[in-house]
Amino acid sequence: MARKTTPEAPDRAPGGEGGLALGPEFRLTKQRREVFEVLTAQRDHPTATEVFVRVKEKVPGISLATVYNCLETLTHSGLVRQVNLDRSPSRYCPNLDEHAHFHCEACGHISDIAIADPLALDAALVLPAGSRVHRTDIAIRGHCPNCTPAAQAPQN
Amino acid sequence: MARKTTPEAPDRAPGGEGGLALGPEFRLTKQRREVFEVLTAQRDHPTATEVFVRVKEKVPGISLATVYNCLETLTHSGLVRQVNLDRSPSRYCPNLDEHAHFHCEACGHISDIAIADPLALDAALVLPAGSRVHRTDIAIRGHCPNCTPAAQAPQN
DNA sequence: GTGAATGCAAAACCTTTGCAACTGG
DNA sequence: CCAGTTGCAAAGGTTTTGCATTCAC
Repeated sequence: MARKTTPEAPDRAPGGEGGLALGPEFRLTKQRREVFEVLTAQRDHPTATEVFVRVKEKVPGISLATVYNCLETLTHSGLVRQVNLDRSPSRYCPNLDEHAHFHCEACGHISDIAIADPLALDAALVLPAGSRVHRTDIAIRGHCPNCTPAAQAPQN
Repeated sequence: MARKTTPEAPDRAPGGEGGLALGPEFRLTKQRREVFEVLTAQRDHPTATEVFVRVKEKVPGISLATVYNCLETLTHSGLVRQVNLDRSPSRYCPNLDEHAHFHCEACGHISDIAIADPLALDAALVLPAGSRVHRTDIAIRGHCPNCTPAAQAPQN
């Protein structure tokens, strides 16, 4: 996950419905607004194609290329995180808090995992002396509680 | 990284040069041996194409598709780990120990990061109760010591 | 008004697949 | 011997790009 909320990221939506605060260098188009709206309305880590399908209901003329463009803009603006799990299609996540992702191998569901102790996390790694960390991505694969037979589940 | 060395993974090369212990279900072909040899000779996380180029010096007739096949076989045999960083081409790593990867944004170099304390790492995450973890992938982006000006480097 | 963003189609890119020929055990 | 593997070429799926049109500011 992002080591911290990126400093360049504008604050979140101070304004009304769907309030999207892109940087001043970015135009607020209907397409960008709807792409962002889709991501925040249902925080289920959709792929670009899934976003495309959902946005088309509001903006029928939108093209997939534009969805990719919007997602890239939002990512670079720091409003959205691109989530890459292995080589599957990228997914997008409006949760800017430092967090990991849990990918259930059984049902495919992807959920956010909070980082309880970021310092402990760094401490658990043997980073080369003198290196600087910009971002840490953590992806966990396994079975989510719904897909884990109770008998097998560890008691945690 | 892999939570642990996969149980199915055969032991590493007990025999002489290039000793490759695939499962009994896999044939030991010249191509597979050389692909594995390339990975262990220079543990620099090459892409499939880079492996292809290196193996071609020993096996001129090899095709890229075969390199992909071999890498998949080796990965499934548990002898090699596929490393995916963002959406860049997959890289391959013969280090089966539990470890993370550091990707330098300046020089592009990818290095292995040891996990000092796997338990502390799990403890730092808020995993859903009743879930089972099969694998944890950790990728760190930043500047490696060589690419970090001394003035900026934290004193760790 | 004007430069940036869109939409479309085509390309690029990494990876997988189908199939005939070959080969390791 | 013969199923598994190779090599080739072609397809696949995701993402990017070129360019004319449209639009936000």
